Amino acid sequence: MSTRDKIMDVALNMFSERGYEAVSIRDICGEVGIKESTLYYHFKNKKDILDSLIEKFRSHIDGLLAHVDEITDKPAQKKGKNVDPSVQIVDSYMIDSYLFDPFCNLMLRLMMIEQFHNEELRELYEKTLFTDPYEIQMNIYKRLASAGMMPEEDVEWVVKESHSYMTMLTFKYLLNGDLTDKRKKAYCKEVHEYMTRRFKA
Amino acid sequence: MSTRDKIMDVALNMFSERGYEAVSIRDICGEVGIKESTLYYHFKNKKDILDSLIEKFRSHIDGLLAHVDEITDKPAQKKGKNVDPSVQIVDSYMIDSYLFDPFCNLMLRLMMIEQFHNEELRELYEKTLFTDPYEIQMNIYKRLASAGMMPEEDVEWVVKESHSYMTMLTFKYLLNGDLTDKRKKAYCKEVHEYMTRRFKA
Amino acid sequence: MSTRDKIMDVALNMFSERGYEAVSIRDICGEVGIKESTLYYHFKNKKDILDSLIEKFRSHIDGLLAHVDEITDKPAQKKGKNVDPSVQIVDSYMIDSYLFDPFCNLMLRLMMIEQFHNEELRELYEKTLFTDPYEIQMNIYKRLASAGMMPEEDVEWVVKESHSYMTMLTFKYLLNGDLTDKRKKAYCKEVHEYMTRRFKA
Amino acid sequence: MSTRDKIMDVALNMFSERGYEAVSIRDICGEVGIKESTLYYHFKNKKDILDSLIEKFRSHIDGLLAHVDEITDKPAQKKGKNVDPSVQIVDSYMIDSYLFDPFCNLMLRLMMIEQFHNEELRELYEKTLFTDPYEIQMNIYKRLASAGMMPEEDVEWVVKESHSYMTMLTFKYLLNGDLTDKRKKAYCKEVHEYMTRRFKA
DNA sequence: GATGAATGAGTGTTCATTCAT
DNA sequence: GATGAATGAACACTCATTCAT
Repeated sequence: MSTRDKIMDVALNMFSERGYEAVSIRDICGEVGIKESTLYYHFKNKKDILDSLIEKFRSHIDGLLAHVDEITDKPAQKKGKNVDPSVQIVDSYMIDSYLFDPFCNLMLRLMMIEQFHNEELRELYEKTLFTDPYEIQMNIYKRLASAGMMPEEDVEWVVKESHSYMTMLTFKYLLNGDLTDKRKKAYCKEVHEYMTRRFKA
Repeated sequence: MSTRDKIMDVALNMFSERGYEAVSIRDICGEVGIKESTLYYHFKNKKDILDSLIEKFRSHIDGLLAHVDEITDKPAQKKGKNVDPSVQIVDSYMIDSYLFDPFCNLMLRLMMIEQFHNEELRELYEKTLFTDPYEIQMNIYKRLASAGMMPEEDVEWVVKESHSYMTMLTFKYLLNGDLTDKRKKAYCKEVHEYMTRRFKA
Repeated sequence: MSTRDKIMDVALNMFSERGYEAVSIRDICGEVGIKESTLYYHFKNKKDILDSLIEKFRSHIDGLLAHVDEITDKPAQKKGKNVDPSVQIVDSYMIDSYLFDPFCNLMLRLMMIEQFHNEELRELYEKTLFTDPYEIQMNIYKRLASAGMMPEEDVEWVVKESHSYMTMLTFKYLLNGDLTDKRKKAYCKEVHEYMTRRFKA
Repeated sequence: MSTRDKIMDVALNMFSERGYEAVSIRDICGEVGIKESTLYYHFKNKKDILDSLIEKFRSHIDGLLAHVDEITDKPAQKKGKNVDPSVQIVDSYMIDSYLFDPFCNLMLRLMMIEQFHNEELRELYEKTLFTDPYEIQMNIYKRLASAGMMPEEDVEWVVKESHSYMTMLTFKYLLNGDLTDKRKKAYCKEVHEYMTRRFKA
C-alpha cells in the first residue's frame, strides 16, 4: 500500500469518525507514521485529501451503478413459481459492495457528518442514500411489472415501502456507532424478515 | 433572552451545522456579541456548553414523552366510520414539537454528527430517533388493536412499516441540509400521502 | 478573623509556596470563600496585598528587634560559674517569635523566592536573614567581652561561626520544604548540640 | 548554539530570576528571537524545558562528583610543613565549576525558588546544597585524619563548621541578588579569611 | 461588605502550511 | 520520497481589574 493510499485510508477513518475539521494533519501523519511535511509531497493541502476521497468514491459508485444496470437490463423472467430473482441479486450486491464495503460505509458516514455545511457532499449524500437506491428499485420493479409479474399500479408503493424500510435499517444499523459484526447481522436479519414477509404474499 | 441562553442558542446553531469541534469559542462569542472571557463567566468550558444543551434536550424530550403518554393513555374510540384519531394527534404533535421544533431539530442534527465518536450522544440519538418513536407508535396501535379496531397480528408490521416510513422521511427531509419551509412541506406532503393510502384500506 | 485578614493569611500561604506571580486572585478568593470582586473592596489590587504583607512584616520585626534590644541592654552578669544566659534567652526568643513563627517563616520563604527580581524584598531578605541576626549576636558577645567574660579578640570569630552555623541550619531545616514538626525538632537538636559543644569549652 | 540550546539558556535565566510559572513562553521566545510555535518544535511543552534543564543539571553534577572523587581518592600527603592541599584543590574546583559556574548557579537559584512546591526540585536542592557538599568535605577530612594529619575525633566538628560557613556564604553572596563580580569577590575574600584562620592553627 | 457581569490582555498550545535540504 | 525547522493564525482558557447594584 503506497504512502498516498495509506494517508487516504487513515484520513477517511478519522474524518468519518470525528469530522473533517476536527481531524488534524498531525493526527493523520502520526497514525500513518510520517512527518507532516511529507504529507504535502502527496497532497496539495488538507482539502486535497478530502477531494481525493470524494473523487475515489464517485468513481467507485459509478462502477457500482454500471454493474447494477447490467444486471437490471436483462429482461425479467418467471422461474417456476418464484419471482424473478434480480431483486435479491441487486439487493445483496448493494449490501456487499456498498453498505458493508468499508470504504463506502465510511464515506457515507463522512457525508452524513459534512452534509450540513458542505453542499457538494450534501448532494452526493442525497443521491447515494436516497435518490439512486430509489431509482434502482424502481427500475427493477417496473421491469417486473412490464413482464406481467406484478400490477403496474402497485409499483410505486411497493418501491416506496421497500426503499423506506431499507433506508431506515441502513441508518439504524449501518450508520450508527461502529460498523460491528453484531450490527451487520442485526441488519441482515431485519432485511431478511422484511423480504420473506413481502414475497410471501 | 439572557446571555447564557443566547450562548446556548448560537452554539447549538453552529454545533449542529459544523460539529462541536469545528466551532470555536471565538465563533460563538462573535455571533453572540460578547468577549470570549465573558463566555467563561457563564460556562465552565466549551464542553460545559455542550453538556448544558444535552441536559436541556433531555428534559425537553422527557416533557414530550410525558405529554404523549397522557394522550395515548385514554382508551381508543371509534368515531363514526373514522379510525381513532389519536394516531394523527400524536403524529402531528411529534412533528410540531419535536421534528419541526427548531431546538429539537438542531439537537438531532448535532447528535447525528457527534454520535460517531461520542457514545453518550450515540445512545441519545438511537433512543430519540429509533427506539422512542417505535415505542410510541407501538403503544398507539396496540391500543387500537385491543379496542378491536385492527387485528392483533397486524400490529407489528403496521408499526414497522409506518415507523420506517416516517424515519426515512425524517432523514430525507428534516435532517438533510437546512430545515427550509420547502423541505418541511415536502415532508408533510409525503407523510400525508402515506397516511391517506394507509388508512384508505 | 476579618475578611481582610483572611485574604492576607491565605495570600501569604500561597505566595510563600508558589511565588507572588504564580498565585492568582482567583486562587486566593477561592480559598477564602469570596468572589474576586469582593477582594477589591479590601485591597486596591494584587500588589496591594503583597505590600500590606511586607508592611505587616516590617512592623512585626521592628517589635522583635526592640524587644531583643531591651534584653541585650541590661549589663552582662556572671552567675556562679555559668556564662550570662542572655545568649540563650535571645536565641530561644528569636527561634520562637521569628524562625518558628508561622507568619515570619512564611514571609522569609516569600522573600527567598522574590528576592531575585524584587530589590525591595532582596534588601529586607538580606537584612532579616544575614545583617540583623549577625548584629544581634555581635551586640551580645561584645557585652560579654566588655564584662570580661571572654577575650575581646575572640568576639569576631565566635560571632561569625555561631551566626554561620545558625544561618545554615535555618536554610537547611526551616526554609526547606514544609515547616513540619520533624524539621523543627531536627533544627532544635542541631542547635542544641552546637551550643553544648561551644559552651563546654 | 542551536535553537534548542538557546531556548534552554534563555529559559534558565528567566526561570531563575522570576520563577518557572511567572515566565511565559512568549517571554522566552521573544528573547530567543523565535515564534512561539517554533519552540514547540523543540520542546513538547513548557514543562519539558524545565525537565530538560533538570536533566542537564543532574548529569552536570554527576560529572562534578566523579571528578571530585578522583581527586579525593589519592592518598593524603604531607608536603613540607603544609597541610595536604586537596582541601583547597577541591574547594576551588567546586567554586569554579559549581558555585560560580553560570549554569549551576542559576540552577541553584531556580531550585531555591521552586523547592517550596516541587518535591523533585526540593530533593535535588537539598542534595546539591547540603548533603553532597557535606559528604565531600567529610571524605577529605577523614582522609586527612587517617593520614595522621589531624585527630580522628576533630573531624566531625571541623567538617560541620567549615560546611556551615561555606553554606552561609553561598546563600549570602552567591544566591542573593545578581551574581555580580562584586559579590563573587566578597565571597572569595570571606572564604579566604576563614581558610587562613582555620589552617593557621 | 459583597456580588454578577463584563472586559482586554495574556496564558500555554495546536493549526495547516512552507521550504531548503 | 522524506524530513528538520520554521511560521502566523488560531485554539481553549485564565488573568487582574472594573463597575453598577
